[in-house]
Amino acid sequence: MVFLPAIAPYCVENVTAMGTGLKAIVDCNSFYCSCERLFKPELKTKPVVVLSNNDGCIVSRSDEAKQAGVEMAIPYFQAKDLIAKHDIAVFSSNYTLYGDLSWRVMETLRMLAGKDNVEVYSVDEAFVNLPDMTQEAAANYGLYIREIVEQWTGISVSVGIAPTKTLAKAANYLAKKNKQLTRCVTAMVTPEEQRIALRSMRVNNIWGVGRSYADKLINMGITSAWELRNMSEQWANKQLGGVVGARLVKELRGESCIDMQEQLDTKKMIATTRMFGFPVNDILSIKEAIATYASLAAQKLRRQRCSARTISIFIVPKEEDRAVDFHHGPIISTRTTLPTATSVTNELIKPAVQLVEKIYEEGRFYKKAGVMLSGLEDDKCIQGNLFVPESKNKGRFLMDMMDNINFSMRGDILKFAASGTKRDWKMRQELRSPRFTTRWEEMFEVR
DNA sequence: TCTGGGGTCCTAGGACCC
DNA sequence: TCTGGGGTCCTAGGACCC
Repeated sequence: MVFLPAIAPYCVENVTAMGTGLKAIVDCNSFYCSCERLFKPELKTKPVVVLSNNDGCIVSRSDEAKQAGVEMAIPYFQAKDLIAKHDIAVFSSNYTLYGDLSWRVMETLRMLAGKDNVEVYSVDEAFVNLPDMTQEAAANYGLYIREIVEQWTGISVSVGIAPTKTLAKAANYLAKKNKQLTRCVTAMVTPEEQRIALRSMRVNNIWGVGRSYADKLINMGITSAWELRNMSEQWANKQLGGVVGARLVKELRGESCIDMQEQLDTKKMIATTRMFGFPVNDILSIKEAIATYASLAAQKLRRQRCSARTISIFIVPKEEDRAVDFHHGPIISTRTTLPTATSVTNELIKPAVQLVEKIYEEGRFYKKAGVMLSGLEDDKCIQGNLFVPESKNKGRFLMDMMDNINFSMRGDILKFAASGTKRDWKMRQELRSPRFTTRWEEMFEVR
């Protein structure tokens, strides 16, 4: 039994984001792998990887898998030899499980820091507002967060603490890079600490510097984070995409420009896109897929109590030419704007399926399709259209019923016929672990 | 043979208006 | 015959993130 230190001193009511105070980023270590291990303790010290949808790529690796030489985001089939050689445990992704554990981690952080001081940044990361403190106090607090989260949820995290989000991410990067030394926690509170840290960090590891900017910077002779920090704002504005670049440089200097976000749960765009399990060339399958994705997107839409005015669909042809870069093949898309915004599934399926006719080409094979909803409006204030009778949300009642049944069954028990019943095109997911925490029949058993 | 999915923000350029 | 300047809105596309 570990004694929990008092939380109160850190539970600050109103930490202003006015450049005062500190920011922590709390990041779960190899999150998906950690989730899988939680229910398979025998894997605790063994290499583990988790695959993306369709069992396509490797998206999470345990430290042991990294050491074995498995690279991030490479196709599964390319890693198969290495996986066999090192006896690596492989899982298909199980988003239901990860979502639930993510929620537990975030709740823990909210309890520690106060709910208004936590910004959930992704499924495995959150920013936390902290008051000003010394280098030493910050480092200690980081260790404290780490200990409590692990104790309460079983998930191990890394923590970076600094005056700005970008510096906090840098601190976190360094914490993860040398776990033995840092115990997964790094604070960069003073300018001196920041100087030492940024000098040791390559420019491509900075948050906000992706492939293309990294190449550009290195070509210009800017290789360390510290060198980038010392460039002028005007220069950054010109070279790194306008205001984004200027902001980046300021953040590296400790001037906070990226504010904490209020919980942004209403999305501006909702997408459902999938690779097919196998290349598909008949229009019927594509229509079924589009109808299915439209239903899923509509469901997400209703969950955030919004309606959509614009619906776009796209299909991606399977490239015959192997020279074409996999990620840069052509995407064929089209869109339509509805007379009024809606969240009723059949009102979205119909136009979506019609759009397929516009872009489908006979005889061609396709590998992926998707539906995107945009022009989202809050259900409370749908903009009317003079020439269309108000739908009075008649469909909405049916939708609520469907959502309720599907939710209580945890799946898509009820669906529209347009989605198809056989679904030959569905993605593969052969190695999924049980949904331990959300399905009674898949619960973890202890004998 | 087999290469994920879902987002955000920003900019440039065109259409249109007065 | 002459053909400005300033603004808004929309869209496409690039860059980034996890």
